[in-house]
Amino acid sequence: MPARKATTIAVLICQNAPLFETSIPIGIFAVDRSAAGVPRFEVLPFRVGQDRQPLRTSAGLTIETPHGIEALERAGTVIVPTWSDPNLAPDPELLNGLRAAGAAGARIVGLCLGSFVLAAAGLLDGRRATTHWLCTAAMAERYPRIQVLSDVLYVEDGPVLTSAGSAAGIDACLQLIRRDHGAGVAGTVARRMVVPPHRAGGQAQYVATALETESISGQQGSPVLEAAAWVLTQLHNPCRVDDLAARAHLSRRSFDRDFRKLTGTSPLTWLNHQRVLRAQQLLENSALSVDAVARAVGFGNAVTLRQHFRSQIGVAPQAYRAAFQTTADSLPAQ
DNA sequence: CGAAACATCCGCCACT
DNA sequence: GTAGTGGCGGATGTTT
Repeated sequence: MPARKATTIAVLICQNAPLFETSIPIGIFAVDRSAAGVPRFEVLPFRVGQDRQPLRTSAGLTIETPHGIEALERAGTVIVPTWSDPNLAPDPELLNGLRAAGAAGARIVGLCLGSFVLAAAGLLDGRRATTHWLCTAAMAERYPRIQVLSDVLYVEDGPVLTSAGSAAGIDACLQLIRRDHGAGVAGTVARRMVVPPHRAGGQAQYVATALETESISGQQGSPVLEAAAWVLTQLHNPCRVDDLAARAHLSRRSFDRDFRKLTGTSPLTWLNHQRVLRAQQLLENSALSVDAVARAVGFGNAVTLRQHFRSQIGVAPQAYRAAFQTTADSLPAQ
């Protein structure tokens, strides 16, 4: 079997698909931005079945598709950018292809209603996932083994990533780049596309909730989200969950319960996640020592940072810095 | 690495 | 009866 590279990306083009969602991964990965330091991706738009007629998309536009299902045999990343109808059962050939690619180590991505295709393939069983908010209830009902989150832009759980409706697919694709090539490269792509580089608050294998400080500051929103936004401005102090609960004027039990309901994670897991995320930024953009980074993001010492960094990112902080530190323009910590 | 101290968090249940 | 709250306990996770 040929080696699968994460930069080889198969994108499903399906009959009657909305054009916008279909085009998202193409617009992000199929444009050569190597002059700006972005890796080249090999994009394989593919279709299922023997028919080679052009596919119809929304507004009657048609698309020619160069590849068939065999694209799944060598892609390191497979993206199902959308699906025409959540009630339409996908072709077994497609489901088998996705399962085989997943079993062979490919990362599988479902954007918008594309999540339903991953769900039908069983790839989301026992995992957290999301889809367009109009359809989260339907997904949760039809697939009880999936933990469907409705308040996130995207969710990464192990080797699968799903995104919420339409434009959240952009955030999810940027997350793929951020994970493989660092926040700097993802930021470059985002700037070229004139979209926010990091609309979501988290990354790595847990939940990335839409906890942007500015979007939830002010008095509206739940006390849980306000406490979460507050702690992000205080990330350098060690802070216990009890402090967050007090800040939210909730009992500890209610805080824990509300937090999980809202974000799909526990408070400490989320907080450690945010700390690692900030540490990634500091490792990339500052010259602070690993110990100083640890303290700056609220871990007591470097040992604790290393533990969490390794378990979330998969490499040690120093190794991450060596791979992703930006060259000339080191910025001070904010 | 290991060990000990400490914190988290979720099922359970009583209570409003 | 249903819905929400919060204390308790202890398995599990975190920090030192």
